[in-house]
Amino acid sequence: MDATAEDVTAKTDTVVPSGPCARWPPENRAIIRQIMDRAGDKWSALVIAALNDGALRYTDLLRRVPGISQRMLTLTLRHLHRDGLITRTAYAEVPPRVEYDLTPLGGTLHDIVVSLIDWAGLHHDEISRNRDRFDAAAK
Amino acid sequence: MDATAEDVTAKTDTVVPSGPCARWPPENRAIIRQIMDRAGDKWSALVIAALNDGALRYTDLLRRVPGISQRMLTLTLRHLHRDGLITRTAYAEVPPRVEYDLTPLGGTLHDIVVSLIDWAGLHHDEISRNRDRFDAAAK
DNA sequence: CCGCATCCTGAGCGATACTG
DNA sequence: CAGTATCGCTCAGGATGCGG
Repeated sequence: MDATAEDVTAKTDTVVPSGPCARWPPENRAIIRQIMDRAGDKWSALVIAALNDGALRYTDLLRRVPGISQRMLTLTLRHLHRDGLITRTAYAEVPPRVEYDLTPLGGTLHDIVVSLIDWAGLHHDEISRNRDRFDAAAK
Repeated sequence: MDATAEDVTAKTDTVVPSGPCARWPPENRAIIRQIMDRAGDKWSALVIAALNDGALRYTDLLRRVPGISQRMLTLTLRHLHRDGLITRTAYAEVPPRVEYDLTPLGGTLHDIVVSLIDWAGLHHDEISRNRDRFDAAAK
């Protein structure tokens, strides 16, 4: 991952006169790209959104995020933990118990992610109609 | 794509007692998933963000979204157009000219996407530190 | 109960070359 | 200028089984 990050930095060092990325210097573009990819990847948003009412255990998350596999939940949690967006607390009990919760930083992302999910829920019917109309017109 | 969508619908038809997706009936989950994937895919957010100050031509977008390839710009624009998030206007001139702009619906997503990009820009340094700390502690 | 390791498939994406 | 067509690859992500 580190090697690719450096490559990206080298490649995106082109002149960008304007646009949404022009606000930041070139060396930050790769990092912002990475964060965008992380925030927008298939599961992070839903996991963050699932933590809106307090800490949850691994198995609870597995249930509350429909369709996620064990593997992807584990990976997503580790990434979010690494970025400091969630905390991981393991209790030395039998059976073992691990709880995940949002950090303050994760909470700020949480709000944005929830608004995105709400947006999808609000407009999915309109978008479906648009798609049908587009596909019909394409024929 | 259609076949997989139906499969997903069938598979996600399980009971989800709570969580961020519980607000909507099961048959909408697949559609919301698709919209989330679209909104969070590698380029859509940046293309939408690039359209903040009015219509842009194909080549302008190619310049303003650093790193995007012709192929991915074409595909992204077509998807966004199909979903009714952007308009496509072709002028019968020589040389040809095509302009893309946000629809009102796209504008509502634009605001969310911009806040996400701003979030990434605001917190990238903090996240980088978190990653370094995490990686150091892992050793 | 929690979660890591392995294998495997295919969608996503980039590079390149070509058209109207 | 604004795309389309094709090739090739990387890697996300699902399935399964094992280990603490």
